[in-house]
Amino acid sequence: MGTEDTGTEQRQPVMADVAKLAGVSHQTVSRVLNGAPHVRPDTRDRVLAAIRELDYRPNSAARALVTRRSQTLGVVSFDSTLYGPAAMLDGIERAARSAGYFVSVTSLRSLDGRSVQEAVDRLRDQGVDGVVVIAPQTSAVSAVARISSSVPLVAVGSGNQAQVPMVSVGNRSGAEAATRHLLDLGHRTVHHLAGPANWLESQDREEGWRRTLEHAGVPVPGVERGDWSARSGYRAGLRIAELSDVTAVFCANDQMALGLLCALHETGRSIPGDISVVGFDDIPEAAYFTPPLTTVRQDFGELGRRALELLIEELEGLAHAGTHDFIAPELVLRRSVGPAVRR
Amino acid sequence: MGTEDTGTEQRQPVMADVAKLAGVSHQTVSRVLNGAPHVRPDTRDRVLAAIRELDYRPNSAARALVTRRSQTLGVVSFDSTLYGPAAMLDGIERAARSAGYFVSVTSLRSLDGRSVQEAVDRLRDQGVDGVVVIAPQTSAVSAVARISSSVPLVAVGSGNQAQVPMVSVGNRSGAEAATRHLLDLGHRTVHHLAGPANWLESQDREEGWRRTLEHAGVPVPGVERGDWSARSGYRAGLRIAELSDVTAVFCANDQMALGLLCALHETGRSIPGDISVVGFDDIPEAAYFTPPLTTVRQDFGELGRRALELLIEELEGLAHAGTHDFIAPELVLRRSVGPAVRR
DNA sequence: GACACGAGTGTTAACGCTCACAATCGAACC
DNA sequence: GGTTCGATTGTGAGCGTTAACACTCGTGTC
Repeated sequence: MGTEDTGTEQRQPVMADVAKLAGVSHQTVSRVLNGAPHVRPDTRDRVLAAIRELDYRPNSAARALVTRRSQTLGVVSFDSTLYGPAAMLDGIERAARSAGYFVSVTSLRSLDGRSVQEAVDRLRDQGVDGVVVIAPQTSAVSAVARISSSVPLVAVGSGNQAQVPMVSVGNRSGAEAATRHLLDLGHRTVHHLAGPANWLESQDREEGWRRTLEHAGVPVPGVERGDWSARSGYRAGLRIAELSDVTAVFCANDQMALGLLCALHETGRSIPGDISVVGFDDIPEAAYFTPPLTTVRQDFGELGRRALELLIEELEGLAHAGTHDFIAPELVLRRSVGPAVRR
Repeated sequence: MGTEDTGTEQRQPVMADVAKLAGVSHQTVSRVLNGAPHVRPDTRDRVLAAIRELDYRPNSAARALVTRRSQTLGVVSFDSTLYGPAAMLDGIERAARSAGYFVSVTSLRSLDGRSVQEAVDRLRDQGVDGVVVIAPQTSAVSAVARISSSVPLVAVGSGNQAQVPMVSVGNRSGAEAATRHLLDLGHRTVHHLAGPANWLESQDREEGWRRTLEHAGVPVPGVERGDWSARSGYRAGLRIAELSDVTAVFCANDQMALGLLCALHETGRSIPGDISVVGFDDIPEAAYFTPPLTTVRQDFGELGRRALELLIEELEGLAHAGTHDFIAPELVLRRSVGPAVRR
C-alpha cells in the first residue's frame, strides 16, 4: 500500500504510463500526440503502440488548463424546439465537429438582453473558446454588442448593427421576391402576417414586403402579427377572413402560414382560388400542406455552417468586427399561389 | 519586463489575486467559492468583495483537472432537426442547467452502432460526466449496451433491453389507444403507416396496433412503411389511395400523417368522411392540419427531463442498470377522425 | 581534429485549482 | 491554571498536460 499500486486498482493511464511503457519521456509522448516534428518514426511507432495497448486517453482538462483552449464552442439558442434554430444548431454542430470542436448549448427561455448576457457568461465561465448566438431579437443583439469584448462571438440572424460579426439570410430580399411574385400575378395588393415585433427577422421581412408594395405604388394594408406559431397564424387567419378584399397573404414563416390555411379553410375560402398564401422558411413539411405552400427557402444548415466558419476565423485572429455575411434565400413555387381573380 | 507585470498586461485574475486582495489564503477563497463551512462571515464578505472587485471567474479547467468532474453532460442525438429529438434536447438542456450541468451535443448522421460508439467516445474524451443517448434504433441500443461500462449513460427512446437505464414513452399503449379508438368508431379494421423498421419506436407502435387488431379479432392489413418524413407519408398515401377498402389509417408520426393527408386530398378523398387518420407525437402544428389531426401526445420535454434525472441519480451512485421509466402518452381527439361509413 | 549545427530527446517549471493536513486561537472544562 | 476541543485559517502537495530550455549525438566544414 501507500505509493505502490495494488494492481487491482484500475487507475486511468496517464501520459507517464505511456512514456514508461514506450521507454521514452512523457514529453515525447506529448510530441507524438500533437504531431510535433523531429520524432523518429520508430519512436513514434513505439509510442503509438503503447497508447493503443493501454487505451490511453489524453485528459482534456489538463490540456485545457495549460493551453487555455477548451476546444469547445458555445451556442446560445432561443427556442431550439422551433425548426429554424434546431436546424441551425445542427449545422453548427456538424461544422464544429469537423473543425475539431465540441459544442455546448444553452437555450434561452426569455428573450431579454439579460438572459443573453447570463447565457454567454455561463458559457464563458465554462471556458468555451467562442460563442455563436442564435437569438435574433433586437434586445438580444444590442446585449450581444455589449458583451462581445469578453469572448469571441458571432451572431446569426439578422439586423443591420454590425458591431458583431454576423451571418444572416437575406430576409428583405426574400420578402421582396415573395411579394413581387404575388403582385406579378395580378393581385391588387398583398397582406402580411408578420412575426413578433421585436425580432429582427420579422422587421426585415416586413420591411421587404412594405418596400415592394410602395415601389409598386399599391396600397399598403395594415399588418397582422403572430408569434411564429401555427396557433397564432390560425388566430390571425380568422381576423383576415373577416376582411373582404384580401386576395393574397405573405406570412413571415411557414408555421403561421399553416395556421392561416387552417383558418381560411374553416371559413370556407379556397386556396389559391380565393386567396393566395406564401410562407417563409420552407420547412420540410411545407410541401405537404393543403395545398402545398409556396414559400421562401432558407438554408438553415448553411447558415449554421457559415456562422461557425466566421467564428473560427475570428478565433484564429483574422478579426473583423464588421463582417456581415448574407445567404440568399430562394422562392419556391407551389400550389398555394394563383393569379388574382379580377372582378 | 521579465517576471514583473507591466500593468498594462491584463492577465485574468486567479484565486491567488483574490486571496491577496482579501488578505486571506487561496484556500479560504476556495472555501467561500464552494460553500464550505467554518468560514467566518466577515471573512466571507471580504472575499466576496474581492471577487466582485476583480471580476474573478474560477477556471473550470483547473477545477475539472483536480476534481475529475467537468460538470458537463453529453447528449448524443440522431437528427436534432426532427421535432422529437429537438424537443427532448431542449428538455434535457433545461434540466441539466438547473442541476448545474452544461450540455455538450453531438448529432449523428448515420444510425449504425459504430457511429454511436464514436460519438460516446468523443464525448468521453472531452471528459463529460455522463451521457444521454437519444437514438432509438435497435442497432444503437445494442451498441449502447456494450459501451455503458465506460461512462454513466442513459438511453431515451424505447425498447425492452434493459441493460441500460432508460426512459421512454408508452409507445405500445399509445398505439393501442389510437387503434382501439378507431375500431370503437365502427371501422372494420385499421391500416398502419409505420416508421423505419429498425427504430424501436416504430416497432413498438406497430406492435401496439397489431395487438389491438388481433385482440379485436379483425383482419390485420399489410403495413405501409415510411421514414418519418412527410414526403414518405405522401408516397405511402398514394399507395394507400389505390386500395379500395381503407377507412382508417394510424400513422406512426404526425409528419407522415401530414403527407398522407396531402396525398389523400389529391386523390379526392374526404377526411374524415372517406378515411379517418390518426398520428403520433402531437407536434405543435398537428392541431392546424387540414383537418386538425387526432394524434397521440408525447411529452418530449418531460421525457428529456426524466432522462436527465435518471442520469444524475446514476452519477450520484444510486446505480440501477435495470431502471426503465415510462411516460404515459395521451390520445388527443381532433377532426381527422370520424365514424365509419357503413355500406 | 576542433567546431558548428540540427535532429532527436529529456528535464523542469508552470497552468489554477482542491485536498489533506497542520497550525492557531479562544472558550469551556475540571 | 492547564488541558481539551472545535472553529477558523494556512501550507504544501499534487491533478496531467504543454512550453521552454537543456542536453546528446552524429554529420559536415575548414
